[in-house]
Amino acid sequence: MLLSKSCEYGIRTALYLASQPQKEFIPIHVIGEMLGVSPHFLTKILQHLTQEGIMQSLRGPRGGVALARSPSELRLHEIVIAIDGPGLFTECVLGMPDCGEGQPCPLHERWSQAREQVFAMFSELTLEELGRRIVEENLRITDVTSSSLTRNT
Amino acid sequence: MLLSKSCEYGIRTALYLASQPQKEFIPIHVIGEMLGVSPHFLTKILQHLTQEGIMQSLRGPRGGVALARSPSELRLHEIVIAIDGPGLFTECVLGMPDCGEGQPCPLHERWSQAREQVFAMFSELTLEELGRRIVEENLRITDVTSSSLTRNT
DNA sequence: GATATTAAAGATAAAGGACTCTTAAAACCT
DNA sequence: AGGTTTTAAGAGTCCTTTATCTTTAATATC
Repeated sequence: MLLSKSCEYGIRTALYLASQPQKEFIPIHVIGEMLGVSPHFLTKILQHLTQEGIMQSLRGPRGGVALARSPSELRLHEIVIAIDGPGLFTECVLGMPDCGEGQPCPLHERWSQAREQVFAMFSELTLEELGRRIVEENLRITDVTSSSLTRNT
Repeated sequence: MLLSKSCEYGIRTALYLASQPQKEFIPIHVIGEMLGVSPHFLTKILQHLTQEGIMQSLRGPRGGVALARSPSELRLHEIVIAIDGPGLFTECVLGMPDCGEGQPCPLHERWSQAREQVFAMFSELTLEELGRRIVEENLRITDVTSSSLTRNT
C-alpha cells in the first residue's frame, strides 16, 4: 500500500474541504460520515494536521475543521509528509540505508524516476485546482454516494 | 512505504540468488547474514515463496533455497504479488473501492500512469538480466559490504 | 545406520497501525 | 450563568507486521 489509511483519510478530508463552496468550519462528524470512518479516529488524524499547520480547528457550535492556508498554497504532498513521513519520496525501494548514486541498488535508477512521478502526482496541483476539478467534473471522494447522504431517512 | 519489509527481503534474496554464478542451493542463514536479518524470519518469508512456486528448498547438508524456475522466466512483480498481494498494482491510491473510469477519484488519472511505471520497474527486467547487471555493475543488495563478509575475523 | 546440517513448524513477543471510548475544554446560545 | 455543541486529549483495544527462539522433520554424507 502506497499510503497509510490515516493518510488516505487526511487527503480525502483536505480534498473535501477544498471542494466546498463556502470556506466555513466543517464538523468532523460530518466528514467522518461521508468517508465512512469513525469521527473519533478522524479527529485524531485531523488534530495532527492541525498541529502541523495544515488545518485549523474551532471548538463549539459552528466549529469544526478548515484548511489553515489558502487552497492555492496547499498541495497534497504536505499531507503525505505530515502523516506518513517523507520516506516515500526519499527512501530506497528495497529499504537499503545507503542506496544512492554511489552504491545503487538494482532498482535505483528506475525507482528514482517512478518516485519523481509519484511526487509529481501529489505536488503538481494545488488544493484550489483539485477542489475546482472535483466540483466541475463531479469527482469521487466519498464512500457513500451524495444522493444517499441527502435523501437519508 | 511502497513494499513491506518481508517483500523487501524476498526481493533481495531473489536478486542475490540470481547474481550467484553457480545455481546451487544456498543456506538461508547465509542469506540472512548478508541481509542483516534473522534467519528464522527469513525462513518464513522464503518458505512462503517456495509454496508460491517461486523458490525451491532442500533440507539437510548442502540444502538451502534456490530459484524454482529459470531466472529468464522470473520477474520481481511475481514476488511483490506473492508477498504483498496485487493491491499496489490495482487499487485506488486513496483506497476508494469503486474508483475507476466511471467514478474516478481526483488522482485516478495520474496514479494510473504512475502505477504503470511502478509495475514496469518490477516487471520489465527478468531476474536473469538483473543478476547479470548486479555482477557486472557491482550493484548493492547486501546490508554489509562484501569485503566485511569475506574478511571477517 | 549414525551424524551433521538444514528447512519447516510452532510458540512467543514486541511494535506499530487502526480504531473505540471516555473525559475535558472551549465556544456559542439563550 | 447554564446548557449545548463541538474539538482536544488520552487511555485502551484489536489486529497485523516484524521478529526471535525452540523444537521437529528431512536429507546428504560418512
